[in-house]
Amino acid sequence: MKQVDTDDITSLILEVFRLNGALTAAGDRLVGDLGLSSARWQVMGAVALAPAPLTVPGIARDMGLTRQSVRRVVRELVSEGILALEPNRAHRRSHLVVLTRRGARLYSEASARQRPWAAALAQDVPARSLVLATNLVRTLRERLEEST
Amino acid sequence: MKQVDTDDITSLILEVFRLNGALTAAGDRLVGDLGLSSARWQVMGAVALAPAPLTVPGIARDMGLTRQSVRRVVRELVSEGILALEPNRAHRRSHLVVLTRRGARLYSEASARQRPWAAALAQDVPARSLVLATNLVRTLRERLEEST
DNA sequence: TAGCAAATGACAGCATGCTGTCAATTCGTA
DNA sequence: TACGAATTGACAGCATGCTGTCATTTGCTA
Repeated sequence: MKQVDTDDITSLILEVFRLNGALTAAGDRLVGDLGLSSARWQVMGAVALAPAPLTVPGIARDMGLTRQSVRRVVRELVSEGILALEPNRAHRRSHLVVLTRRGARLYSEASARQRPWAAALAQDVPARSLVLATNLVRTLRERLEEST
Repeated sequence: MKQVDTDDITSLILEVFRLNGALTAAGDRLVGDLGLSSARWQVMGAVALAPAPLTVPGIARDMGLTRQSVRRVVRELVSEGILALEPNRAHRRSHLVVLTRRGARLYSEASARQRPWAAALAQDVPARSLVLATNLVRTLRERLEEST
């Protein structure tokens, strides 16, 4: 029987809202004792995984956030010695963001915790299902960003 | 070719973060001129679609948020004449939240806008794909909430 | 029925993300 | 090369969601 109140796309939207909240909370719990959070961890991930050092607006573009949101997190992490700013030959004011040695250690530890956590979360879910869902979510997100 | 940096479940997680942001922004744009927002609209939806009137903690449970987050939005909407609080026979302090006539009108207008918007967003996506993705997202969310 | 645990409202404070504004810098193009 | 548009950092303020705390009310159970 079909739902009367919400159609298929609306159901997906509401579930995405709830999963987002649950993921953020779980991430906060997973790395909270390291002095990290979901938001900090994600910024560090963008820095750690980029093929070349990024600027603050570059991180924001990578994450789909505004440069101002990223800016505040980056400044906090810099003030705590987790990230550092390096001169940028391509731009006098916009520095490159890199992990300090301490930041790299913390990110390693977070990654080590994330691997078994993610494996447990996805247990018994076929990889193909994950990929299909990811592609659908990406398609919807791209459509929304186009219409901006 | 497989990604080297992130596995399938991590890719899905990152896309869910981005879709969440894009959906919230799109919702804000869609109903902003009505004096609404994604958050306000969702609370009104929980109230409008509930089979029986809900309390603030009831709305929070329905949405997967804390009662304190919902409480502030509800108080704002009450102060603006969009929601109203009614006596609750089952609990002296915890009132029932209902839409005012004005709130119902606004919710109608928001729904009228949402229908074509949602249809366009899901255009050419098979209903079956939406349902499969929704079920997967729900499964992941439930696993995360269990482990709390 | 008495008492204790859970639920609830209220208040306070914090984290995360957004917008708007302004000056400095960079970049494309005429 | 010079000018105008786009990018960027900085500052300010707001919306949304969270946690912690405390008193009140409910509800379960011994």
